[in-house]
This record gives sequence, C-alpha cells and structure tokens, in this order.
Amino acid sequence: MDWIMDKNLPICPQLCEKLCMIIATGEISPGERLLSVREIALKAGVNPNTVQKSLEQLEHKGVIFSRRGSGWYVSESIDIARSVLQELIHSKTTAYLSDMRMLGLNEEEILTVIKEGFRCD
Amino acid sequence: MDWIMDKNLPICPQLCEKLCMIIATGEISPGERLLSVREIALKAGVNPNTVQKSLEQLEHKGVIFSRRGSGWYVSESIDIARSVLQELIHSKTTAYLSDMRMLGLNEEEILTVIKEGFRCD
DNA sequence: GTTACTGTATTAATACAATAATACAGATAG
DNA sequence: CTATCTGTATTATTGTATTAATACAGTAAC
Repeated sequence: MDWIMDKNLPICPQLCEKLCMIIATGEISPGERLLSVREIALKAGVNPNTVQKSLEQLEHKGVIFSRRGSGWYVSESIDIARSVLQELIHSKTTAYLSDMRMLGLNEEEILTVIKEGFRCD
Repeated sequence: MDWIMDKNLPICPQLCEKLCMIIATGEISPGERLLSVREIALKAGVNPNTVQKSLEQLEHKGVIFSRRGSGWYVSESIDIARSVLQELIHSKTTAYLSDMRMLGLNEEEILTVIKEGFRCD
C-alpha cells in the first residue's frame, strides 16, 4: 500500500477508501491490528485528526473497531469492507455516467471514451 | 436548459459546464448575449458573485466575453466551448478510471460496471 | 438627461475540511 | 510502578467556497 494522497481532493474519504482496500484484499486479516492513528498520519502525510475521523467513519460502518489504548482492529468479517467498496464503485459509476450525459454523451460515446482512456496511461 | 444545481457539489464548475453546454450545442450562437449575471443567479438559485466568477473563468478560456454595462456574449467560434467540453470529458474519464483501478477493478470489470450502470436509471 | 438595466468590485459573514498543538485516559511491556 | 505506546477529546487556526449586502460605473432606451 502506497499511502500517496491527492492533496487536491478531500483527504478523509481517500483514507477511508485506502483502508477499505487494505481490508477487503486481505492485506490485514480480521482481528488483526491496523497501524496506529499517528503512524498512518505520518505515512500518508496528513493530520492525525483526519485519520481519526476516517477510522471513526469506518467503525460506524462496522469495518473496524477500536480498543482504547491498544489500537484499531479489523472486524471478524471482511464482507463488510467488500460491500463498502462495492457501494463506492456503484456510486462513483453512477456519478460518472450522470456527468457524461450532462456533457451530452450517449451510451455508445461513453463506451468509446472509456476505451480511449484504457489506451492512454 | 434546466439550471438545476447539485448543492452538494461545488457550484462554480457546475455553472461553467452548463454554460459551456449551452454554447457548444448552439442554444446561444456566437455574438449572442447570455442571460445577465443576476438572471442566471436567480434561475440557478445561487449567488450572483458565484455566477460572475464562473463567467470570468469561461472568459479566461475565450468562450465568452463581456461588454461592461451591456452583458456577456458568446465568442465568434463555438469550437472553443466544444474543446473545453472535450477536455472536461477527458479529465473526468481519467479520474474515474483512476478511481476504479484504485478500487481494484481491471478493464473488463470496469466495462461491466459501466454497462450495469446503463441499465439502472 | 433620467431611469433601469448591465458588469464589476469590495467587504463581511458563514460553513466546512484540514491542520496544529495539546491534554487526558487506557493498555502494555520492561 | 514506570515509561511509552495506544485512542480520544478539545481548542484554535488556516484555507476555501459560498452567500450576502452593497456600491460604483458603463450602456441603452425613453
């Protein structure tokens, strides 16, 4: 995991997504401990308060839980993390398609620009 | 043109996109006058200052120009507006593809979620 | 020339995200 | 027990987007 953040976009959701990926892919298993708030903040180059906020949001969704004074731990199942990612994929796709239609593209044209995007990296 | 804004997203770029669409589609022709700053603000339900800022950004790109005391007018060519839209399509697509890869999807899976998105509206 | 419309500029207030700097309390290893 | 690591909470500050309320100057119609 690279912990490279885009400083032009909101930090908090970026952190949530990265942490979810780590958990959904099994890089950290259920019951295992995450890096500490301060360690994540250091690695990502962001404020500990922002990390704390992200962790609390994931806790609210049931992805992780905290033991005060000990650390943050992955919940018993990674299905929650996976469904959070699925929800993200769905909402981002819906927003993208809405944008493209707003910009005057039909379905065929959308597929064309997507495939063009595949070639240009 | 509907002038319905998403209050959860930044207003200024939304206005720029809408105005660009109006011009690129020929709804207002080169040399023709746009609605006044205050009229747009009223129709879109936003602040006149925000409209002003959007118009200045489009002026900087050469899409429109202003005549003080008279109004805002579409530039002689609509090619500029069209290229601005093309640039928007490209950057939004690049950002979307980057997101999807960050979320662990490969090209085939991206095409799948796009086509699913077509069905669900 | 007056009126009513334009664009333009300025200042203040509000809301929010993120940072910064602490402080405190629980956990754990020595 | 103590030191040091944890999470947690609080307050202040910064930067940005937006709103709000004006004020001023140019344009156009009458």
